[in-house]
Amino acid sequence: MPRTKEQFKEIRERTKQNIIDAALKLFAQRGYYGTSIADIAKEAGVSKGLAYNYFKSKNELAEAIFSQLYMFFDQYDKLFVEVTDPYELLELMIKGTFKHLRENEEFWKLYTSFALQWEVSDKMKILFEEIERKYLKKMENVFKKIGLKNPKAESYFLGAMFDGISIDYLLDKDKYPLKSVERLLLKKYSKEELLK
Amino acid sequence: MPRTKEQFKEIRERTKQNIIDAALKLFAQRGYYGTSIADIAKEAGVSKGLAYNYFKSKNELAEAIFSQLYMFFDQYDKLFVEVTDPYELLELMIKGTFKHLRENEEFWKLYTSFALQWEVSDKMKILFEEIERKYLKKMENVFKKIGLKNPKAESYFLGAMFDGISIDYLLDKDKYPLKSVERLLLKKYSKEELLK
Amino acid sequence: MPRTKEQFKEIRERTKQNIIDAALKLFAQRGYYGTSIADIAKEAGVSKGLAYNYFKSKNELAEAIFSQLYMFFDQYDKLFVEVTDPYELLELMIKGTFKHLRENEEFWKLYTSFALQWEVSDKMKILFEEIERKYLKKMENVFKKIGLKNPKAESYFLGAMFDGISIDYLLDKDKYPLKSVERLLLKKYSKEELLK
Amino acid sequence: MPRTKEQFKEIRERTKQNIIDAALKLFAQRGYYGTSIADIAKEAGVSKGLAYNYFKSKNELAEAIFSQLYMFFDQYDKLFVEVTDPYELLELMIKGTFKHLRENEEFWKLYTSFALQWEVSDKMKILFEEIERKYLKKMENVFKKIGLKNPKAESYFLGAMFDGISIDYLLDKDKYPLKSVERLLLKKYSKEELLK
DNA sequence: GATGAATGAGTTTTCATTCAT
DNA sequence: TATGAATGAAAACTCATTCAT
Repeated sequence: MPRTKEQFKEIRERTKQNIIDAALKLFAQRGYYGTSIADIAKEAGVSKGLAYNYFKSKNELAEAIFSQLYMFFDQYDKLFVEVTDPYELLELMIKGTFKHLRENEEFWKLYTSFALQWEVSDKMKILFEEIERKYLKKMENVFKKIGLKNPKAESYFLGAMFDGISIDYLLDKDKYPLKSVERLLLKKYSKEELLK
Repeated sequence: MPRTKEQFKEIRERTKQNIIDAALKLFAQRGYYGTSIADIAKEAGVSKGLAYNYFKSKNELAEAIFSQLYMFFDQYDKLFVEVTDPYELLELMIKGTFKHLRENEEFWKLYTSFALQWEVSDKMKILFEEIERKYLKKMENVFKKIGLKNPKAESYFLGAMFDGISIDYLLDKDKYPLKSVERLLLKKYSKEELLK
Repeated sequence: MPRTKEQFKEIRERTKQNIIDAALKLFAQRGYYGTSIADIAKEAGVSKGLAYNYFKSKNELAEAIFSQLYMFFDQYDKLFVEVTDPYELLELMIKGTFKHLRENEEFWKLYTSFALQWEVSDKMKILFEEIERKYLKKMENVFKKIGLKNPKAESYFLGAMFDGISIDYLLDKDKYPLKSVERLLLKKYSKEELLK
Repeated sequence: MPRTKEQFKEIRERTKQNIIDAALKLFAQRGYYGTSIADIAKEAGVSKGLAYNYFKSKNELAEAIFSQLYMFFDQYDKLFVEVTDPYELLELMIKGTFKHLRENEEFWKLYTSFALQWEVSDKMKILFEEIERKYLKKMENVFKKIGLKNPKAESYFLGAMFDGISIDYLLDKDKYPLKSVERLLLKKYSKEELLK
């Protein structure tokens, strides 16, 4: 009995995701340039040829991964829609970011590494800037609502905070006092503190 | 008649620095992997062979550059050695960092890119961690003097701040409101604010 | 439809042997250092890249060849097992060695050249010593059986004989009186002579 | 006071020998291809440029060394010119060869290695063959005098003996029973044995 | 769709040799 | 004469990508 179209499609999807997962893992571990297509294919349990069947080039594979990383941020959008209290929103964002950072180290390692390796792909750079811009804008609105003096600078400020903490943490996970930094951040962005 | 030892030494030093400068520029522009020794040699106006006369490998060249970057921090250190007032010290550090960031974009771009490309060299990773540790310690002492509740977390916090701002700025220099972020940071770490 | 595992294996083996043969020929002709991977690839009718697909380095290729040469000696083992009469054994060994020398000049040229170029590979040196040791031991036993005074020295003696003759012959094949040297050797190691 | 011509000449000779000695040592240790001109110059305590002042190329330097090795055989020759008794001559030659082998390992190592690395220089090959021929001739005469059946084959035989023993000894000096092999050889070529 | 052999352009690296001083 | 910086050509090696099956 031949497989139905659906089945074929599903197999394709699974294999593709397989390759992406393998690539994500290895890129995060050894960096983009330190990982060969052969490595990825082996890790994914497919042939090199098949990998090229799904992705036109190594670069395109990286972009596909980045797009997936990119999609992660969509969940934040919901937050911004559903939560109206700016203080609560801030708290949720901070907690959410730290939680995700802790639970998806590989994701973040790759994300920051891609963001910094601007020479890999212009497309990524653009996506990255888009994310930044979008969230900076939203946070700016939050700070405006709260009534801070310089909401734009404040948003860049909090963004830098997140980026800096992620990077520092990922560079030396064992020694980083992530918990107490999180607590401090929550305190600094708590209602009481902000209203002082 | 051969040149004197001094003359040879001078030639060596000039040429070496020449190559380092070329490499720094190109690495910052195109990344470590995106830059070949041939590119560097051409930029420096020397032959490929000569580059290898000075650096045993591409990797060692990168490490030499990183060591120079590293040395900057040592000198930076000394600037503040006589300042005892913690508030003043904080102000100087913040201003100094922003000033340097603005004036040495290439330097910072490379520094962060190396720091993130941990697969290039273990040696760099170690140096990088050393720098971080030193600065964190110094900042922790400042915050202790000031009497903040959690000086350690505060130091990691400010460190992340610096790292995050640098990165975000370097990723999109034209749009980044560096000046107003600097002002905000100075305000947040001013005596009045800290004593609240 | 992809080839079967068997097909791939066969292709691999054929190509590998192809490369080994080309390398053996060129190494014997021009020496290890006088032969480049490009030369070998061209001789084998494959690309440089493919050579590296089969052998991690030029050195490893040389070792693979040496291992194959090394296997040649296994045939002698049979001789030692099957032939019990020591005089007959000696005769067979001498005849066998001369025959092989005549018929596989390339093999021996390479073998001796590798044995002497100890700087190429420690692994080869070890293999070479292993061969020597093994046969010296076996010959020692033969001479013991015959009842010679100093079987150990006699075995080193005959070994040196073989090595010396091979080398001298290979250095100047046209002029070397290989046939009459063989006859003389056979006579010296004949029953009558040994029993005198 | 300027140096006299004689002095200059002497300095030149000394420096040249210096370089030759350094090269001989390193070639013997690491092989011809494993030794760079830079290595040799450093070992000799001169500059690379100066080495080229004395030898037009690396190859020519090797040939100069080989010529010196070659000259040794000439002098060796003269030692026996007055000995007319063939049995005594044989004994002296054997003893002399073993003595020299023991006392000048480096010399022999290089000599055999050069002899085998025929790709380095045709000139060396010619010299080498000349040496061989001469010795073979001399030994042939000795065996003729003694009245052996096949003096030519006997001479090639003893020549192979010497070559084989040297090589085997040099490949594994520590384990080689050089002394007892020498004794055996002396016995085999003693008057009593030869007259049997 | 699937495989992995094969390619080739590009990269790092080496080193004998030259040359300005 | 003497130096060692500088060259350049050739070598080893890598790997993304293609292709026959």
